[in-house]
Amino acid sequence: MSTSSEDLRAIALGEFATAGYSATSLHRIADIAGLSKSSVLYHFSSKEALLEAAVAPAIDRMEQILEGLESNSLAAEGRAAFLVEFVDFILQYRREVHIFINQGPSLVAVPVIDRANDLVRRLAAFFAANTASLEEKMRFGIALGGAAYMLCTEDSLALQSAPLDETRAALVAILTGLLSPVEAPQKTED
Amino acid sequence: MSTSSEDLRAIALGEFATAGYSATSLHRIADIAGLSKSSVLYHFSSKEALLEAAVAPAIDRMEQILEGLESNSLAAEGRAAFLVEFVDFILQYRREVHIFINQGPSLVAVPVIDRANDLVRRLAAFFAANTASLEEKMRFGIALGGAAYMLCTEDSLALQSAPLDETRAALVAILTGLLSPVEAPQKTED
DNA sequence: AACCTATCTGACCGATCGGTCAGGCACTGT
DNA sequence: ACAGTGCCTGACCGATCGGTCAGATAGGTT
Repeated sequence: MSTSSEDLRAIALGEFATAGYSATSLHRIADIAGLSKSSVLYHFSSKEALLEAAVAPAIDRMEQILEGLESNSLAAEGRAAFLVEFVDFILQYRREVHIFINQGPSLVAVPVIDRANDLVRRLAAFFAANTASLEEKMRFGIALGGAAYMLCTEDSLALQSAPLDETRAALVAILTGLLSPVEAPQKTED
Repeated sequence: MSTSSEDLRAIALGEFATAGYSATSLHRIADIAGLSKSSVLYHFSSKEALLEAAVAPAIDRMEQILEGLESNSLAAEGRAAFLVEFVDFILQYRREVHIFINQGPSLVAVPVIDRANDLVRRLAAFFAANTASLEEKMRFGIALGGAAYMLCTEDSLALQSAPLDETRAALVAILTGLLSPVEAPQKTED
């Protein structure tokens, strides 16, 4: 409820995403917030709890999207709707997604990250089940990891300060091209 | 020259890529190698030196590719040749590239990583100079980050144990689709 | 024999890590 | 005035970090 907790959550989220979880000390988070390390541990009982608070909303939303995806049919329009939903998700929670994608494998044994890893695996399994092709699986991995990377590396690349709706439209177009079932593939042999 | 040095380099490369540089202790590297921490520091004067030894070959190769790209013209066939060259590079040095891409921003102040970050920026600037479109820049970022992610997360995704040449062909096809200049863009207003 | 070098090791160091604890301070209700 | 509560703090703890150092061992050279 207090502003400090929310401030700390936001600061931690940014630092965990940019510098990495294990490379970010509680002391550093406290300094940025203008508090002492003890105060951070007053609001969050441990560093793990702070990570959990930072990424939990994104995981909940992700789980919600995935359940809807798995329960519904996979008609072409359903797939397109999912894609827009997923783009909005990744835009809203870009830092959280960046944490899952880049630090998920290294943060096993952290329960909240294990949940995220399971979700990624479920999503991958879903796509793999519908496409046995190696290239399609690779397209999925590139779309997922690439979007997470690109949206959190705007500065280092040349694409800072673009209007959100333009970014959104472009991302939908790119991911559609990457993930849509290839109806007219480059190899039309038969 | 001794096998220990090369073993340590390989172990460190794997651990730095999967667990992260700051999350990997010298003790852990020594344990995997069956040596003591002191022995690791005998072969490499510091943890940073070990990181540098692990990724330097990839950086050298990357720099070589980039110089060739910047000096040559950018005709369509030149671009296609670069893409194949780049795919082979990223396949050979996938773990090193994964380190650059995912831990580059957090490992500033490490000279060898700064070199890598500069190379990524130069590559991004090169693509940005030839394409002012936001979507093209995003495509570049997704291709770069996505390939690095996908090639190092084969296990978590569903695409383990594919023949290398199949992976190579698919990656060339995907990146070609992502990076080839859109000759018939959706916005043809003028 | 003596010597040198390469490789490896345990003991040790200061710094920093995440986390605990007792208490200070301001405010509120009684 | 008093007690309770929310927020914050410095002092402190054990563990682990990267790194140093003085040797131990082995093999090769003379």
